[in-house]
Amino acid sequence: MTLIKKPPTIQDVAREANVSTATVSRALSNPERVSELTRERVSAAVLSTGYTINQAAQSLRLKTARTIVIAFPNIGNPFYSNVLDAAVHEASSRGYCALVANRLGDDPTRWLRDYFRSNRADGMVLFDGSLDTGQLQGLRTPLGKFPLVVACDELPDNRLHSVMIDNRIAARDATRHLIGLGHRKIVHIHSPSKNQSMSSDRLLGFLEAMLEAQITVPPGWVIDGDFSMISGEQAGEIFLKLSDRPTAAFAANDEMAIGFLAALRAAGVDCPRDISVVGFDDISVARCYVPPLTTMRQPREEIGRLATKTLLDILESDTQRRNPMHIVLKSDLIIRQSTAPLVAAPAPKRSAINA
Amino acid sequence: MTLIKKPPTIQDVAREANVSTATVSRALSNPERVSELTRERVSAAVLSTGYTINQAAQSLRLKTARTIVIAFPNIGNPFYSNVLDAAVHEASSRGYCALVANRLGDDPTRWLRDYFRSNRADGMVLFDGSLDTGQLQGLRTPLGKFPLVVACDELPDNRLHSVMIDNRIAARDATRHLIGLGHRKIVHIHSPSKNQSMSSDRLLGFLEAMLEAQITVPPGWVIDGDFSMISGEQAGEIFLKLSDRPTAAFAANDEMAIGFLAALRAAGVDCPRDISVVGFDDISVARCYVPPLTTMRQPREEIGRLATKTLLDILESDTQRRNPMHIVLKSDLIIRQSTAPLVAAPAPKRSAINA
DNA sequence: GAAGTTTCTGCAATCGATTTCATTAGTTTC
DNA sequence: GAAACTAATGAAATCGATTGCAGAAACTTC
Repeated sequence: MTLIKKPPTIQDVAREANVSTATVSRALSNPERVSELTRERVSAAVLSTGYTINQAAQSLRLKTARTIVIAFPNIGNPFYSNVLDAAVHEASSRGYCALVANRLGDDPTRWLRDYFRSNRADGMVLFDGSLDTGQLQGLRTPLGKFPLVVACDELPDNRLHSVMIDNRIAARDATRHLIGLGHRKIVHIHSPSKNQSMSSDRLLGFLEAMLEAQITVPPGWVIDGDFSMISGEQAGEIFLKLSDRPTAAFAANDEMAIGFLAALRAAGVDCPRDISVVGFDDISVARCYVPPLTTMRQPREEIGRLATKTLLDILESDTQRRNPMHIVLKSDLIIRQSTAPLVAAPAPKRSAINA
Repeated sequence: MTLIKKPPTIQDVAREANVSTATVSRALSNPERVSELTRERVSAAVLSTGYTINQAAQSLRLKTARTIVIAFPNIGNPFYSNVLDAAVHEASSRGYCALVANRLGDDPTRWLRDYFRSNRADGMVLFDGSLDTGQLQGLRTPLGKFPLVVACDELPDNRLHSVMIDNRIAARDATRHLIGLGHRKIVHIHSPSKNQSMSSDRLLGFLEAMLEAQITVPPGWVIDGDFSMISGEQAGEIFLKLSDRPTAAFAANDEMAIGFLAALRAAGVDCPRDISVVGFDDISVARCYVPPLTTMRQPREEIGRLATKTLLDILESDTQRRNPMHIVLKSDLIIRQSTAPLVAAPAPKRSAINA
C-alpha cells in the first residue's frame, strides 16, 4: 500500500524525453545549447515526472553548494534578527540557501570547523568578531579560498573583507551629543570582550569625546555589561550606588540602555528629568519606549544585505580578488526624548524639565 | 606561488594510512569494525592530511543531508528570533545544520519547492501556519516522507505533527484577567490572516471570554493589525477615535501592545490609569517596558527546542510514525503593571491609580 | 561534389563516500 | 587434522548530475 516512490532523477527525465542525461542537463542549465524541439520535450518530461535536481549530486560534481553560512554571536538579540532577515533575503533572492550558525558556548570555532571545507557551504558572513584571529587563520590557510566577510564587527585582521560602521566615531558623536546638552558627568555602559573591536571602539569613542571636552573619567564611570537587557539593569543598580551621581549615560546598545532605564525608574529616577540616556543600534522598540530613546542608529538591514551581497559577488566572480574590501557605512544619531539639556543647578528632584 | 591545494579526500587518507577507502570509511563511522591498529593508523592519517568529510558526497550516497529547514513568516520579529535561537541550538547540538527560510512576499511556497526533495534537507520545522493546506499537500504527497513539524501555529490540517500552545485558551484567560479587574469595555488588537489559526484562535478566545461575561462586542472593538509595532500604533489611533472609549485592550502580541501604548501615551492617555493592556508572548522587552507589560507568556525557547527535537526524533527513528503528534505547551499569564483594576466611576483624568 | 564549418547529441568518466560481496587469515571444535 | 567458524580487509559498484570528447547530421563555401 504505502508504495514509497523514489524521487525522480535526471535518468527518469531522460528516459521520458527519449534523450540522454547529458542532453537533459544541458537543456536545464544551458537551454541555448539544445534544439528547440529537444528543449520542449525535456521541459515536458520534467513536468510529467516531477523532477527536481538532487542538490547533493550537483554539489559533488560542481564543488559548489550555492549555500552560505551566516554566523552570529547571539541570534536571540533582536538587533541581529533584523540583520539576519536582510541577509537571508539577499541570499535567497540570488538563489542561495542560508545556513545559520549561532555561537556555541565553549568552542566558538567548532561550527566553523564543521562548515569549512565540507562542501556544505561556499562562504561565510560572520557577524561575530570575537573569534581569535589565530584560530581563524588556522582555518583559512589550509583551505585557500573559503571567502569570509566580517560584518558589524571588525576583527583585528584587516586582510578580511568587512562591512560595518565606524564604531569609534559613532560612539564619539553620541557622547558629544550628551556633552553638547551640558552634561559632564557621563557614564558609559560597556560590554568588554577580548578580540571584539566593536565594544572597545565604542569605549574608545566615548573616552575620546570626554577627553576633548577635558572631562576626567573616573573608573566608576565605565560600567560593564554584556549587551543583554538584564546586564543593563545590573548596570543600573551599580549606577545608583555611585557617589556624586552622573547626569547622563551612553550605553553600548539599546537593550542595555532599556534595562538601565528600567532599573533607574524602579528607583524613582526619571528620564529625562534626572538622567539623559543615549543608546546604540536603534532597535525597533527604541522609538516606542518610554521615553522614546535617543540612539545611534546602525543601518542594520543595510549591513546584512551588503555583507551578503559582498560575499556573493566574490563567490560569483571567478577572478579571486586580491585586496580585501572594507565598506564603512554611515550611522545616524536619532534624537528622541531620553536626552535633555542639563538643568543649570541640579536641584535635588523637584519638577520635570520638559513640559 | 598561490598553490591552491585541493582539499584532502578519503582517498588521500587511505593512501597515507596504507589501507583502502572502505577501511577508512569504516574506521570513521564504525570504529568497532576495524582492528585497533588500523583505527590508530587512520586517525593519524586523518590528522596529518587534515581531512574533513565531503558533505555533498556523503549526502548523495546516504540520501540524507543532516540538515533541516527552519521556516518563518518573519524572522525580523524578536519573538521568532528567540525561537530560532533555541531551534538552532537543538539542531546543532545533535549534529544537524539549520537552513533558515523566511517567507518571501508573493509566493510563500517558492522556497518550500526549492527545498523539498532536493536532498538539501531532511525535514522542516515550519513556524508559519499561513500556508495554504492545498499547496502543502501538493508538495507533501508526491514526496512520501519529508517530515514536517508545525510550530507556534496550527494548520487546519491535523495530519501534521505540531508543537504549540492553545491559543484560544490563552487568549480567553488573558481576557478573563481584564474582566476580573472589572473591565467590560475591552478592545482586541487582532491580526487577521487567512489560513492562520493562531490569530483567529486568539480572537476566538477573546470573544469566548466576553461572551461568558455577557458582554456584547461591537465591531469597533476588534481592531486589525499585522503583528508589527507600527500596526499597534495605528490601532492606537483608531482606538482614540472610538466613542465611549474602552478601558482595556488585549493585543494579539507584545509588539502591537507596545505600539498601541506608545500611540496612547502620545495622546496623553496613561497606562494603567486610563487603560489596562495585556500583550501576548512576553518578549524580552515586556518586562522592562514602561509600564512593565502584563502579557501571556509563550514558552518560546521550549517551542523552538521541542519542535526541532520532535523533527529530529522522527528523522532518526527508522519506523515511520503513523499518527501525528500534537504537543500542547502551557502558557502563563505574567501580571505586571500595565493592567489595573477599573476605578469605579471613571472620573475624567485626575490622579494615578497605583502609587 | 569535396572540404570545411556549425549544430546537436550521446558515451563514458568523474566528483567523494559508502557498502555489498568476496577473500584471507586466524581461531575454535570435534 | 579437517570442518566450521569469526574477524579484518579490499575490490568494485553505487548514489545523481555534469562535461570533455567524439560522432553524426546539416549546412556553407569554393
